[in-house]
Amino acid sequence: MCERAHTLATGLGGVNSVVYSDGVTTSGAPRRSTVKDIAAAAGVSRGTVNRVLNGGYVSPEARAAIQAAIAEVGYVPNTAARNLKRRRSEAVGFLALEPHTVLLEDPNIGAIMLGANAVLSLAGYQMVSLVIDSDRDTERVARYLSGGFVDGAIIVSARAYDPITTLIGQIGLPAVFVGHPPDLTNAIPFVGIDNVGSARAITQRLMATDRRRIGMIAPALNRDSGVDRLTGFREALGDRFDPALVAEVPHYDYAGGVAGMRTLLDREPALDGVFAASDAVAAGAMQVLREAGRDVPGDVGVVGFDDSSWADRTQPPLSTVHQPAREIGRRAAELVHRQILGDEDVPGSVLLPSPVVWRHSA
Amino acid sequence: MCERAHTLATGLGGVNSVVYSDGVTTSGAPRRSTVKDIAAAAGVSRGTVNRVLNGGYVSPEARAAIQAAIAEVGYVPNTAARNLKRRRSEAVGFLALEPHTVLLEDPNIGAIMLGANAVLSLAGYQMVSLVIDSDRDTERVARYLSGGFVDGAIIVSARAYDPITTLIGQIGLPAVFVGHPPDLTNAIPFVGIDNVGSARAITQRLMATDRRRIGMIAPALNRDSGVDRLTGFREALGDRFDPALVAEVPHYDYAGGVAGMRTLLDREPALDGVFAASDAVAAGAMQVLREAGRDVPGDVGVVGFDDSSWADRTQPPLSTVHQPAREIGRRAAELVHRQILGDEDVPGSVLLPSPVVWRHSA
DNA sequence: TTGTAAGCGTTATCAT
DNA sequence: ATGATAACGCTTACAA
Repeated sequence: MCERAHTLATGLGGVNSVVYSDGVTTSGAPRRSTVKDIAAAAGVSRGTVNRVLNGGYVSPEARAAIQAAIAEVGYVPNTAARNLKRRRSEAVGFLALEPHTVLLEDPNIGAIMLGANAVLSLAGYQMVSLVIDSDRDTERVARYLSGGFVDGAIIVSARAYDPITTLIGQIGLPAVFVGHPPDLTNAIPFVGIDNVGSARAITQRLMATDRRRIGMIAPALNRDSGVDRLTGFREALGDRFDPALVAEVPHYDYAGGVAGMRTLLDREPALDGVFAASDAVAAGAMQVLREAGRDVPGDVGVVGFDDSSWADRTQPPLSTVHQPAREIGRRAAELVHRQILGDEDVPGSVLLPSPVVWRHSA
Repeated sequence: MCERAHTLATGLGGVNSVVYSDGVTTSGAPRRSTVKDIAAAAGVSRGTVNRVLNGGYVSPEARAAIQAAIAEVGYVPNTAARNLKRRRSEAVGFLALEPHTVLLEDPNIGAIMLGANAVLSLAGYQMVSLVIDSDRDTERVARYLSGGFVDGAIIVSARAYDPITTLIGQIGLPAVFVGHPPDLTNAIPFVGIDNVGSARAITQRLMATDRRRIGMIAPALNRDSGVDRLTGFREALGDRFDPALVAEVPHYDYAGGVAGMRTLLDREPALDGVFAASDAVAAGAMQVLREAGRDVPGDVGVVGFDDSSWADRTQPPLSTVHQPAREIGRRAAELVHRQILGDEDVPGSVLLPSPVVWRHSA
């Protein structure tokens, strides 16, 4: 039995054919053994078992017997009971409050996650990431966070007045915001970069290449990062700033770049420079420019933001602002960890350097 | 106080300057209120409180008083206690056993996640994704899974003999594998596609465009999907199969495509067709071809696998095999859910259709 | 309809 | 060095 079922399907049949192989019987899991069981098996009390589990004085003989028993039955502690007693879970939640598309195509989020996980892991914490993709999710995640499943949380792309954001404040869960601090200044620290300064810097650099008509594709104006990047752009342009040359788009994604670039080209065919507020957006913009027969950087210079893996893969490679995503994740993790440990004075914010990296798209 | 600290940094300073703003004092969280508290506040017993929480007969007056009390103090149940009693967590774990790069740049994983989350969410389950990025992680996640934090697990890209894979089997946790079933056929179902058939089909299609020398970039030969795709390729080519024209690379990633394409071009400059076993790989390969001055599809036809967002964004758009990632996620979630519910005969495997989609790269 | 009490599996505080 | 025993906060019979 149990032939590999997938040799049966062709993969070509466009129809909705679904192949089921033979059933699998879910064997009712045998009851897990408890400290009590181990104690009985080793002929000692639960207290002693606990002492070998969590440190304490215990005689060599007893210890040996207990360890044997543990190995024998493959004992693994029940964390619900343990958490209940210890009043902590040794887990930290990670949530990215981003729309689908961004979540799927923004490599930065993954990098932040990996960075955060690295330091939490070292500290013995389990990082669990929760996706929020509907109101139902929001509610459930809120319960999850306040229910004691985690000792702290890292929240990426929080917006002010977001239900989760406010909840965290209310229940006093150790937390840190990444990237986009909410407008309301509350007791929750954040780590990020200087979006205004970086946007200003890269726009200035673009201006220095002698562009006459510079536009911006401005996504996510409902987030601090979005408005900050726009602010920096405006500051750099000064008198030359023309509101008609900023195309607002909803998200930091490829589709936003495509839409924004079309708008811009429409409004100002003589455009010769574009600041796209993320690399994914820039990639979309470059695609439109290519289709419109515009050469980059010959006819129009394009700069992005993030220095994510997109930047290396556009043609030509993108000039952009480097965002130290991995490090941001690490810092965020450190900050929650310190709060969990009860550190009284963790910094209210950490800003990391985000230098301009100049490649060939402008 | 609390000026926005980030107006201070320039974002340009290449040095390791880090700006800390004023500290934040972690307010010791006030004790959470319990069912007992609510009962006291409402002047009823805990049993009654529980009845309004979890359904049951309760008089209108009592109910009103209790609900008022709950709202008053913002009661939220302690899940550790609840799990301990109920012996379930209403959460399921999601793990992707992939290397960094793949995790970060493979949009399919995100899509699977979203699909799975959608159905789990509807069923009232919290999906938590766990990243495994080191041996330390493996061990901790193993404890997490066996400790009762989750009622089930979805495992993407499992390999046979992987510690997690075997653990899951041992502890009898309801689980399902996605994409790449382990070689050992055990009691854990999987959902995926027919890799052999699909690889064969797209290779045949490529052959039909009159290519003479067709090579393959073959990543992840330590996974079923990797060897299956290679098998399909070989089957399609039949007598014309030339082992010198398959370039093995470690991972399903862009870098793999770059490396593999270089190898292939090196070994056979007259190459005029390439099957890259994932879209990310194909994107890397096309980049190398472009740099080598080869036109796609003029000089060499390229096909990929996955139909991820990469496929739309290569230049020209990629001919590839459509993988219904979202649906795969949904099915996987259904399968764990059914197991958790105690369904005795869930299918041992589910294979979804994966049609070839023909665009312009071949 | 409501209250009481036992118990989930740990950990921690006592005596011993 | 070890053994009882009392919580942790919730659910759930069962009794009232």
